[in-house]
Amino acid sequence: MFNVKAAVSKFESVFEPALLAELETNSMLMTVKGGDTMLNPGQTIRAVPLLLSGTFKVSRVNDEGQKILLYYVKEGESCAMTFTCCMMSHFSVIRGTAEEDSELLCVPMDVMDGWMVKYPTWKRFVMQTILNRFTEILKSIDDIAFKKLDDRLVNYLKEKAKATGSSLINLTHQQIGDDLGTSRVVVSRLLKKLEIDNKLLLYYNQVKLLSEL
Amino acid sequence: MFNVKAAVSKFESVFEPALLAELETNSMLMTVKGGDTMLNPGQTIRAVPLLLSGTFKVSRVNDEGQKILLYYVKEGESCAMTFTCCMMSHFSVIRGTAEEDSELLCVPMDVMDGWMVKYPTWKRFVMQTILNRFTEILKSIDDIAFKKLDDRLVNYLKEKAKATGSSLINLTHQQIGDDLGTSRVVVSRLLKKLEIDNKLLLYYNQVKLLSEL
DNA sequence: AGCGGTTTGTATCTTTTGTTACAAAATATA
DNA sequence: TATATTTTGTAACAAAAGATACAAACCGCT
Repeated sequence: MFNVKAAVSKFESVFEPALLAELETNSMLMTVKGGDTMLNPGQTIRAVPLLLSGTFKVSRVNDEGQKILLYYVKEGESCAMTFTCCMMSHFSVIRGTAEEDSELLCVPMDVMDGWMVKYPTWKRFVMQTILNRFTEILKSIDDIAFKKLDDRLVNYLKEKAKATGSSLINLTHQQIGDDLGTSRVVVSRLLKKLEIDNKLLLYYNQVKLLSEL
Repeated sequence: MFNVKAAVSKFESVFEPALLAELETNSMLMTVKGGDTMLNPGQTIRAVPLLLSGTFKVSRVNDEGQKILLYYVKEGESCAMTFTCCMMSHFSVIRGTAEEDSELLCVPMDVMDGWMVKYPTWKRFVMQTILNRFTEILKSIDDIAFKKLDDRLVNYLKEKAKATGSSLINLTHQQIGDDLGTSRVVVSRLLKKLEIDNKLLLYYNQVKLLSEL
């Protein structure tokens, strides 16, 4: 549990002192429970979040309600799309959901706009965030366009394991299918094949990754 | 054919006077022939292009050499990825090819960085460009992940027709396949089906879109 | 232990896309 | 005009993924 001062100090190595001071007076601490959706497509954005702890999942939801995982936002990071939407007062084009209980520092957009001009470290942070996301989204496109589902599934599981720091993953096949943009049956089928190949073990609500994976 | 003065005047309604003046003294006029590739993945970027005439095609090329069309850059626009890479002195993650003969105004990165701070209209332009590309890339993801190839092909053809202003499209099936990330045979098959359905006509090197499409 | 809801396993069938191979048509070039 | 090259058409087959349906296993709860 953070207070604002402690929260701001997390960014000591990234932001210049004057900016840290402004951050302390202008930002708002927030806690979110795992599973809560903070942001939906179409919603307008009034503040930008800096993630202090936990993980956020950013996914694309199209007009037909189909969804696919884009990327995770981790501790010390922020969301590139929120930045850009916020700065252009544009509604959101993505969904942001807390994966685990998370804490975030929210910076109102009107303050933030001036920071781009006043603080080089803020500008750098914003541009780096955007660059990172562009890079990750392009990697997603590579995968979706050219990789087969079994590969994507393996990548997904590995990514998940790295994110949670555990080889035991708590997800139903349905949830995995949602993230990959496919059906539960397909996921079950592929997971079973991986189990037969000794790459993992399947339990109720859980997947245990083995070293062979 | 532009001189720098005339070129800069194209942006009169977008940029403030002082910025237009700087643009005039600091930018470089360039012409590129249709088909020429200006930028490849891995290459470092020293200048940002503002497109004066023509069209650029931006595509993703992954490590295995597979490629897929991301978006077009049109007159008066610029490339979001180039902005961000440039500002963070990061190598390119995309390929940029001139679709037709094009003219561009190149702004060296060292000048450009200061403009973010000095000129609100530049900052706005940059953020708007980034937002537009994010939006388009997400649309691409929707398509690639959830649409079937025949739909994607139709969209592609329509887009192409709109870009060139003509319903007669000069492309081989192979080229179309490259842009969509699939094989020539598949494209031929789908095109033939569309022809049978009276949606278009097929010629050597050409596709004529009909109103039914 | 029994019940109801959720999750998983699996079979079957269909559709979509990819692959290979070869011939025919169109064009370019000598 | 003759020949080479490029482009297109198509068949036949394989692989991948989606859809439907139903049973079995698991869990939480009483």
